[in-house]
Amino acid sequence: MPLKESFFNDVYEVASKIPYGRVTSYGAIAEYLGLRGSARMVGWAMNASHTGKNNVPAHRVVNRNGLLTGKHHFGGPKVMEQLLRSEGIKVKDDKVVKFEKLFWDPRESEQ
DNA sequence: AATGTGACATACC
DNA sequence: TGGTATGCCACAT
Repeated sequence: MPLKESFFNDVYEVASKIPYGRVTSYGAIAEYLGLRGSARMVGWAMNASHTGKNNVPAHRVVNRNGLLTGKHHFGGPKVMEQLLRSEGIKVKDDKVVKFEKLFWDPRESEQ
C-alpha cells in the first residue's frame, strides 16, 4: 500500500474535482479533509500547487466571501478573474457573482 | 525538536 | 469599516 500522500495531494484531488463553472471555498475543502477550521492549509496547498505537477484549478477556490483573495498568486491580479469569466463565472469587484449559487461542496462528489 | 510560515475564518475593538 | 488578534494545522528549514 502506498504511503500516506501529503495532504496537499488530497487538496489537489478535491480541487480538481470542482465542476466546470463552479467554485468552492478554502474552508469547505478544509472541512471536507477534516481540517475544518484550518482553511489556511488549503490556501497553502494552493500556493504549493504552482510548483510540481498538478492540474489544480485554483482559480475556482475562493475565500468564504467569494473574494478572489489569491488572485495575485496566479501570476497576475487579472488572471484569476479572467479564468473564472472564461468559465461563465461572473466576477465583480474581485468577488464571485452569485457565489452562493455557484458554490460547490466537495461532498457533492461523493453522493 | 523547535520555529516560522501561510491564497483562511472568526472574533473583537 | 477596517485593522488587530487568535486559532487552526501541515509543511519547510
